[in-house]
Amino acid sequence: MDPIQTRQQGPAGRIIVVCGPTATGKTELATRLCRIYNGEMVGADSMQVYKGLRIGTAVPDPQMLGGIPSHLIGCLPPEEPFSVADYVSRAESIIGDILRRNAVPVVCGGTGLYISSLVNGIGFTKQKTTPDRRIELQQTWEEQGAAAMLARLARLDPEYAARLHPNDKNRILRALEESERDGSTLAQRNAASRARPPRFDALLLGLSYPMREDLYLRTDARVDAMLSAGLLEEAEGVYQNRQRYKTAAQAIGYKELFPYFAGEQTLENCIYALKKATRNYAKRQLTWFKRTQGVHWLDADASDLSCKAQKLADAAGFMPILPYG
RNA sequence: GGGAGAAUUCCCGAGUGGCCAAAGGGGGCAGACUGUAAAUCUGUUGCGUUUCGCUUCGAUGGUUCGAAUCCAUCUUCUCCCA
Repeated sequence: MDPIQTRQQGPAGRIIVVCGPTATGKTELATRLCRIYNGEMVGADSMQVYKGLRIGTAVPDPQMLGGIPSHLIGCLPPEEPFSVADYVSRAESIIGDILRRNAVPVVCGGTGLYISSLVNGIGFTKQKTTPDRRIELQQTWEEQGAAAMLARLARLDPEYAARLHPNDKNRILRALEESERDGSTLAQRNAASRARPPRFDALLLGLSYPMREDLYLRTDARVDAMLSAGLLEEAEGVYQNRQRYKTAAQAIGYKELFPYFAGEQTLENCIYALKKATRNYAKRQLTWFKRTQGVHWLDADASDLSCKAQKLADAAGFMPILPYG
């Protein structure tokens, strides 16, 4: 049995988590906290894990890190598929190592699902689903339609099916995969996960701008900065390999530019779409983190941001190795 | 200067007498989320005391039981001829 699944005891250690929507300066704050508390960065970003997507996913450059060890950033070839379950298992072992070194894991990223799953210790089944099975189900979906598939799921996992919208293809297919394989339903599994205590004792710091407008100004500006840093070139590489880069080619910053490379759309329109996608994404992140329990929200624009963060960390019992941030 | 046409809700855009607070799309806002999550999906988008009432379709006036839809005048814009 998976040790994570059978875990009954309380938190395995204390960590700091810096979360929030994109373009709020999470990396910078996390870096400072690492310096102050002898921390090591642990990425919590579904796209930054990939090598070679530096500009578009805003990977911190080595200069910014200044020697701070960082994990789960740029560590996978872009053709490799990746998922929450992969993330959680890797992150757990990395965090274990950091704690054993008596350093502080500073988890930093914008992928809410990854962060919640890590902190709460969501139990994932050991085996991955096979791509073949998914393709089969996709085909059945095409033939029989959404309503039929949802009805099929309702027979196996009525509780979960009741919560899904007929258009929610991905979730319906996933749930079918799961419940048809071993009989244990997703609804049961989710309930069991929720009942367990959190995996880590996490200080959650959430960064955002009080004014939505400011957030969007930042995301727009960031896109412009990425473009002048050479995003187009990087994106073209992704475009050329889009068939192989299954997960990576979904990243915002690349796929919006594909129509331009394909000669179907002007660059200007694609940039507009990219900015919009970034804004929408930031909003989705905000929705996720807003309902995450226990987040201490900080104004990303505040001049005393790191002081406030440090106060919270001190109060949470983290020991500074430096007198000032 | 002459002629033709157009003005619709945040934007584009349908609507040619009652079934219109007004299709559709975009954008906005809100939400969901347990192995693709930077993904995927949903709801909402004139105001209100919300199975009903009020105010909207460039402006003003008119016709009509009834007008975004018809008429007159005005304003603005586009196009064509000079």
